[in-house]
Amino acid sequence: MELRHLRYFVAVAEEGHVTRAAERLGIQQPPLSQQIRAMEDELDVQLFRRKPRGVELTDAGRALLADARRILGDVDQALSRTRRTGRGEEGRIAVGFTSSAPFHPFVPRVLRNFREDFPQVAMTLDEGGTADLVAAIRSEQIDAAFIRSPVPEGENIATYDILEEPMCVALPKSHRLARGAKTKPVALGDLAGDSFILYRRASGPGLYDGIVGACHDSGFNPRIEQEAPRIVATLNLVASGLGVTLVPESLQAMRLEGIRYLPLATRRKLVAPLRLACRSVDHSAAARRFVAAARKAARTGG
Amino acid sequence: MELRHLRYFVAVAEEGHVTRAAERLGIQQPPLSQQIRAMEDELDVQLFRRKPRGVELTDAGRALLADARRILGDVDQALSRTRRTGRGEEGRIAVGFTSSAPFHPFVPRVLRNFREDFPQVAMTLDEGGTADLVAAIRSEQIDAAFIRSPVPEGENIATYDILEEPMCVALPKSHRLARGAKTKPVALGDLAGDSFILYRRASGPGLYDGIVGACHDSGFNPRIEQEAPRIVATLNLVASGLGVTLVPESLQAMRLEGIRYLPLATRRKLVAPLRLACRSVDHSAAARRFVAAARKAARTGG
DNA sequence: TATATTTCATATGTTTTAGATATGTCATGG
DNA sequence: CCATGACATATCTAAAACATATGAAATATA
Repeated sequence: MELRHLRYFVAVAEEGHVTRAAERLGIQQPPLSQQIRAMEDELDVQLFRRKPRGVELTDAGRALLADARRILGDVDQALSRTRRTGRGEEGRIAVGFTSSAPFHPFVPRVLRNFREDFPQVAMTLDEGGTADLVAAIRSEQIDAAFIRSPVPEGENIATYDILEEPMCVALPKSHRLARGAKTKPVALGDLAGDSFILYRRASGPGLYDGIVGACHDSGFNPRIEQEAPRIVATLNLVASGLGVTLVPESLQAMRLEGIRYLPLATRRKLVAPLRLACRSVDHSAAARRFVAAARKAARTGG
Repeated sequence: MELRHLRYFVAVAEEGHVTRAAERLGIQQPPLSQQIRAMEDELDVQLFRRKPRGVELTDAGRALLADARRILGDVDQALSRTRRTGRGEEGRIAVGFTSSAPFHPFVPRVLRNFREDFPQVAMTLDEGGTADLVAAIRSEQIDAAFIRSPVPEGENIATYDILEEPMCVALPKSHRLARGAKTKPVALGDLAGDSFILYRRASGPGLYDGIVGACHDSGFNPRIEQEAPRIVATLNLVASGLGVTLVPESLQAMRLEGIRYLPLATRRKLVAPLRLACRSVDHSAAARRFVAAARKAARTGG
């Protein structure tokens, strides 16, 4: 039994007339009669009563007609669903991001736009350190991730630069450079004597190395008092007065009691990149679409 | 797209291996590869990723797999349902009967047995006069009917004798032959002077003509006071004292206040037949089965 | 490193089968 | 009673499924 048989059967049943059904199907009458007969032989059931003026469904035929219609509809639906999944218009993607990424308006915006453009694609979100995220991408637990560190150059992972943003200084409210309503840019050298609290290097070496490198450029070796597992924790430690840190300026959206953000005055620009990582092969169409959407938004400044 | 494609696709997806799937399907590997490729071309979607060690579903393939499995299952189910409908093991029949038929235990018994033997056949029941029932059979509103009259010899209607039962006399309790606890058989001639109440001839001439003929045989012409539309109504009229009537003895099951049933003593046996009518062609398998079951029960005295 | 093995893809031939053409049969309607 | 309409049958053609033989790429093995 093939779908062709069901299609032919439905046509004959609907027309009540083999010859007309054959016309509708774009074939001749004899092969249509044959195929119907073949169905009857296979099922060992008479599907039509041959009348002098056409054909008429038997009870068994009537029983089959309803099922055949439904099945043909299901097939159409399944094929179109498959096509759309293949085109990335339907399906499921999992997106990861480091803790600092969603503070930049770019990230929520691109997620929102993607969801609007492809409502049939279910999105799940995951937060984690860069290392975890890259591992998750590799093991196909997630499809893409917004990260801030370079990826250990690699096997099967592609990264795309999305944007760069300036870093700024986060000081405890009580800090000598933050007291009052001071908003004057802080030169990195002014922090030479301060304790630094940094986002743990193992989780994401990018920011860590950038900050330490910039300090060296300014002629001092930062005293790293503490490493925190997430950037939010870093800021909490700063707020409680344990030290200072540098964060991407979008983190200013995180307004913590007891913390002041000040712009950074440096010769060499100290910037935090935002990157998108994904598998370089074996990605679903939905994932491809997401990456493409994010890159396009990045290019157009969206 | 044909079911073959879906079958092949499911096999490859389940094996993760074209060659093994081909073995399972009983064909060679190259045609299987071709058919899978044909699907991908038609859908314009990659269903499998070719790995050096086999093949692996893409997201689109995964989406299709679930649907394909379901569809193949639905097809199997539909075909088996059709087969069973064709064999009369599933479906729907409508059975009619004259008002007097269900009083004979044969009728409810055969209905009950059929329902037990073929629980998947839905039964609907209809009551009506013989003429109506025969018309309903002809117009395919019902499939078969228990009747007591001969059918106007006919086009497309077959009848089968099921059983015969003696007639008995139904008298008002106040009737001279019924007073006290008399149970003596009544000779038909004894009723020569009585008013007769008969089941309307137009609805079913069988009993009517039989009764009138028997009276003639007994040497008198019955005085027909009243005709009633249903046999139950006839008995109600008898109960209220308007006259006497003759009914199949199974009607004694209908115990009405004010009525007495007495056996009939006649030279020639006066009997009421029970017949089963159905279309001689164009009946569903379920209807055929029902008629066969009823005839068999009749033969075996069931 | 070279070779054997595994596995899917490609090329080409064969067989099956769907479909086309021509004709037959049967019932109906003028 | 013949013409018409409809499905069935017979035979042929063409398409497509399948088989066989071989190639290509990657991996495992010597």
